[in-house]
Amino acid sequence: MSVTDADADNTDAAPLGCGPVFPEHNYQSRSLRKQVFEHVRAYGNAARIDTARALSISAGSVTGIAAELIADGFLREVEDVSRREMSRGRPPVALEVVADSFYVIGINLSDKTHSAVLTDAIGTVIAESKCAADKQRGSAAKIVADVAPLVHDLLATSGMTKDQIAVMGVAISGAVDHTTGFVSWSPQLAEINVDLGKAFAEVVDCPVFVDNDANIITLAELWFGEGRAKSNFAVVTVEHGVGMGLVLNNRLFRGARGMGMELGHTKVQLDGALCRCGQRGCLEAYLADYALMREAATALGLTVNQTSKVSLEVLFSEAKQGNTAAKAIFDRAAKYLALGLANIVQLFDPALIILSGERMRYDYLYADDMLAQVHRLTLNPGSEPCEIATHAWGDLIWARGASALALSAATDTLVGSPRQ
Amino acid sequence: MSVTDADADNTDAAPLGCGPVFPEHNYQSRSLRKQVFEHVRAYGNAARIDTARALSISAGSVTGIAAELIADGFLREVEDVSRREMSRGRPPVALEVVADSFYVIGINLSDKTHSAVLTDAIGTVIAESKCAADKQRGSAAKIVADVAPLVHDLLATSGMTKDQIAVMGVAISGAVDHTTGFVSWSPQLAEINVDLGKAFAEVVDCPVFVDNDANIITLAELWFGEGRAKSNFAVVTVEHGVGMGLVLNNRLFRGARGMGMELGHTKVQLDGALCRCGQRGCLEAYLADYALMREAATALGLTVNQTSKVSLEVLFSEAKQGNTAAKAIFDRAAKYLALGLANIVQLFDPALIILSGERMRYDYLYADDMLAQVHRLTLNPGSEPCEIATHAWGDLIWARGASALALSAATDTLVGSPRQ
DNA sequence: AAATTAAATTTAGCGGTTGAAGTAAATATT
DNA sequence: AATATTTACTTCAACCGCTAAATTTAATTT
Repeated sequence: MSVTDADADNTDAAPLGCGPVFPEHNYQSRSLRKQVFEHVRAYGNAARIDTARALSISAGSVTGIAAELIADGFLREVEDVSRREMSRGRPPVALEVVADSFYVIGINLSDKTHSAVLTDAIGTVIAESKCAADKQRGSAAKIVADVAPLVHDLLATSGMTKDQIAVMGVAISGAVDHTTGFVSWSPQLAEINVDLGKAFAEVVDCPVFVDNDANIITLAELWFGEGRAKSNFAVVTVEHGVGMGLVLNNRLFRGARGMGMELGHTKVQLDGALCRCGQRGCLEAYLADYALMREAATALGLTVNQTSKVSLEVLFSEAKQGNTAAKAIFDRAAKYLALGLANIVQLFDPALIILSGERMRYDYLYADDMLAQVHRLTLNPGSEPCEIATHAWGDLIWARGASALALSAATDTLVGSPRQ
Repeated sequence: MSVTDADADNTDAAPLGCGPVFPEHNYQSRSLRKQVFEHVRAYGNAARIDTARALSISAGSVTGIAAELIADGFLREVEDVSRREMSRGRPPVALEVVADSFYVIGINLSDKTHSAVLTDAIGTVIAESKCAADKQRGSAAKIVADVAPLVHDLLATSGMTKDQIAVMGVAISGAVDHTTGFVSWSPQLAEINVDLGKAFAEVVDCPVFVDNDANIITLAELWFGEGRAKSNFAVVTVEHGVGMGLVLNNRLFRGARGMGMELGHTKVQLDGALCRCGQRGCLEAYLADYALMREAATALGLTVNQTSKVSLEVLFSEAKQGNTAAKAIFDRAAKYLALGLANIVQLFDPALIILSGERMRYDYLYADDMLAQVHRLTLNPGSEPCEIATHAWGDLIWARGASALALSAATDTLVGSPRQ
């Protein structure tokens, strides 16, 4: 009998470093070179012998590969560091990723603010920059023109030149084909079927990768967040819409045909609330900003004209202060959120669901009560019950997620191939 | 909507043979030996050169590997066969799997009938056997005792001995850990946490693999059905419960923690109909046998005491004959089925959903109207809209699925390793 | 019969990896 | 202080899986 997949979920805390932490035994045939690099990166630093044992490869291989990676400037030996408890024998020499071996840029496009970060090879943010975004849909050309100054700003601040940037990652909401960089539809874009990757390629002299916001925030959790130490988990974000990302075997899963998973438009009610997609009963129609706001207008006599942001704040504080109608709005939203999360648990059985994004401070929605409802709606916890964590990031998280997309692409091209 | 009947054939572009059809370029590093074998099996027969081209490997490799596999008795050259249109040059020599190189047994446990099939290495059923099952939960020991005669019957009928059986596969509904053969819960078993694999290992002298019914029927579609030619598709079965299986990259996906996907207990209504799991609003509570029957009692004055099967038939014919109440029952079920399928499309975006099982002849549920509802409930079909097929198998399908589980395990152990 | 075409086989060689032997650098023992 | 012991790292021959190219085989065409 084969005792192979599905079992190993590294439940322990995430090690130093950044990037997904792969379990001991790695089934996919990634080249050893890349595996060694990724192991060192994931653990911050690691001795050759530890790397060999973790990857179940021979010490000789690690020596050779490490020498190659050092020669190529991607790794270096750590000078000293406090070593683990002194034992006999030759002390191990730790390796670490050379932080400035390459740099990447991550960009987030939204309807409020475009933001950009420049990070080094280990994900440290070197520079950041933002600008206000057009409220309405704009052309891709306009957006590229708006964002170009941000890139120049990043370069200026960090004293870097275009050619030091290995890859750029771009996050945008909508339907994105990450393999091609084609955006077939986005709430931010006036056009449909835009080759956004190509459009942005004019700003920098490097490959550009594009993905949608749900995948991007999932990558952020996988690279920098709580998901790093888990082999599989789901990420749910509630903002203008309801997004979802799923990590299986330390890898972002983008659905059968690579276009991501539309949790927001799963139906939770026959003939339910009207969704902006034109249908009824979508989860989004009970949770998203606009779903709360249109009821707020009724309940509090506010006009929907006020900007969504300000009004949501008002609604929230009203609920906090005991306004029954306002509270009822959040209560119903919480109920449906619990239902949506329970459905994820039933279908995927992840070890962890992370509620992530900027909106997580509306703790009315994300309170213990809601979590309890999820577990009440979930069937027999065959294994451990699904852990649910909320993660309120700063507003740079999307851009950082985009930089993670860029980092993984850069790793593939730079480190993956034996020289170049 | 294509309704193929019985275990007939694979209408689509699926080639001869059985087993998943892997796309040209295969990323997973399965040993070439196994890849060659699986290619020949999938296509019924294939010349060395065609195999080499399909797998993007050198002709020399195929020659060597084929020689090995022939020496080991797993492949042989096809004597003549009508070759493709005569062309110049040395004619290709087709290879085929030696059907009697090994045999497997597949067993299905249910609350009505236990069934068993013995198939050869290319999935042809050599012998079959059935017996009545206990209506109530029984002990694992009792079930094994009931099923042991079936196995002996298979061996007697086919004139085979225990040691010719390479692997046995067992299908049972409930929560099964396929890696260990542990059944943590099943509607058929009186005990919980039963090592069913071990229990059945006493009946035969070979490894035993166990999986739940939803996964088993998905394997049946992947090996013998319409799914063979698709890289990813979903299978939904409606019987006592609502089951779901998902194939991603030609491989059965069993959820993040390997315990399968509980579509039947995803919630489609807050505080909805009562489910036998004790919660409200589960999809199953609108679709399963018992869900229809409890309404039938109200609508038609039937008692629930009658066996589920007979009553459902009555209910169905009543609906067919224009009984409004009966029709209303099927109508609502169809609505919720459409909703459930739409949710699958939103989350996984499979190219194909197969509605599979014995119940598919209630075409009231599976009519074009229902399919139209699915598409109405589905958002922007970014790619091709999801095809939905219904597949009414004979009652042996579950046992055949179990044999597919056994076949793939046998392939791994026998063919996967270079000799043994 | 000779030329042509295509499939199958043979074989030299290459690259990634291991295993074992050898070297280096520390602590423990005497 | 000298030696033994332990552990990490390095070196290198050997191996395995695979490929590319040359060769052989078996058919058709001329």
